[in-house]
Amino acid sequence: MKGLLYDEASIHSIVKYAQLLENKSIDEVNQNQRSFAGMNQDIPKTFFYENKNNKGKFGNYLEYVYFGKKNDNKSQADFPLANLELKTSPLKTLSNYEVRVKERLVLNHFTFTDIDKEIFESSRFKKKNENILLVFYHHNTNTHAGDLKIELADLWQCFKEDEAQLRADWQTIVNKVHAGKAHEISEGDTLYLGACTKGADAKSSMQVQPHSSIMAKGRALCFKSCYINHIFQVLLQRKLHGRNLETRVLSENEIFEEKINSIFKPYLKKSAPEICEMRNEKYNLQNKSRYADIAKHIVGLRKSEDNLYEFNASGIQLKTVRVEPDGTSVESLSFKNIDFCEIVDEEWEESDFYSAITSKFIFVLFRRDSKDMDYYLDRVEFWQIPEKDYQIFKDVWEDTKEKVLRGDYEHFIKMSENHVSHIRPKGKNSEDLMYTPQGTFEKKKCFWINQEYIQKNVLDKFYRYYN
DNA sequence: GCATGATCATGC
DNA sequence: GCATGATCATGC
Repeated sequence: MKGLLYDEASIHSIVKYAQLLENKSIDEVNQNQRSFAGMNQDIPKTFFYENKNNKGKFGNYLEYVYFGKKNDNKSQADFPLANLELKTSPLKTLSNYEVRVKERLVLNHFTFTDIDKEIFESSRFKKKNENILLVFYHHNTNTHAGDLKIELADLWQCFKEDEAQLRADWQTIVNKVHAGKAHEISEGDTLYLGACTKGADAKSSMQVQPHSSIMAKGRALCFKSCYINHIFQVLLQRKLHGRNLETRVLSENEIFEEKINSIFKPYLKKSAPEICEMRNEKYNLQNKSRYADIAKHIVGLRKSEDNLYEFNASGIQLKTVRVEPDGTSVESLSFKNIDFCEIVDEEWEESDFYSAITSKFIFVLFRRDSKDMDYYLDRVEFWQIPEKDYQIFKDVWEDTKEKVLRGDYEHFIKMSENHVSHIRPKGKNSEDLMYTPQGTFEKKKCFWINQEYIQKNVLDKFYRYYN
């Protein structure tokens, strides 16, 4: 057998070989290789039968045809001699031509019994994912795997970049198992690393857990969609600009929550106008997002939220709420506008709204003690939506998608229809329109979380203990 | 009084 | 010009 076209024991060599694929397809590059030494020539027919449901199609083809590997058991690294793991990640292009990672990156499955006994430093997760060769390709269900265009191939050493947060996330997941709460694990518990459910049928994937008799959904560790998308953006920036364009909030070993709390500390109990005076910023009563702007500026989000590493990597949602003297709030919580053309092609778990509700929230609570006083910065609280409520958000999203597909823009779910989420306009004015798949224009709208839901799940915890 | 629809400043 | 993160206004 002739030698491979790369050195199996060298990360550098394997990555270089993978990078020949950039801006090309696998078949294009293979045709141009003068020698095809050591590669698998006898490509199994299954690679050529297009199967829309075969998510691993591209990955298998890449491994077998381009790297010349058998698709054998997955317990060891894909390139064991180099301790390198190969992962493929599909991209999608949004209607504004922005390229984004399509979905979360699933890493290893785990059982609660096994992970219960692990410690982070020697965990399977840590060992297996130290060096990941990421191959980002443009997803297209109707195209043969060998013809899909590769955008970027590069090495991601997640523990060199983000060890502290990944350790904290891993520990959060494992702590729930220790506490006999594996059935309460939620993707929103963590920032970068997530524990996602796997298997189309939740019932068949139910598992035992070591510290409780309650069965829990089987889980796999994953890079949450915001994190894998962020990795793609960072690698792309480094390739195009040779450096990072984002600023990190955290220095080594700092914990996100603690850091955020300490950033806000000097402003606690100060009124909004006082904070603006302290910071030498203007306080404009006409500005409807004046409290949000204060919070944004304090954490350093000056531009359009794209300048801070940890915020992009986690998709964390910074939200301000005004709390009245009786501990209630008035308004619901809005999210990004719905792109009507986008939503009809999306799956729930790949949507912006899913990403938002499975990310953590930082609630910056401004309170006033009487109706004629200014609001002051009272508390900063981290929170996430419990997984038991995901279903209703999904129902609202699916209902909206279905109505957009039908061209019905008049009967989206209203606040009175459930206790959790609704659709409402959000534009400059009623003439502010958005293009639709039907080729018409409709008023801009977005998903909202009901005031009542925020009241019960967030505010009542801090302001209405006795109710 | 509350649900729903309308609208505002800001920062790119 | 447009997206964002909200708050305001009104009508039942």
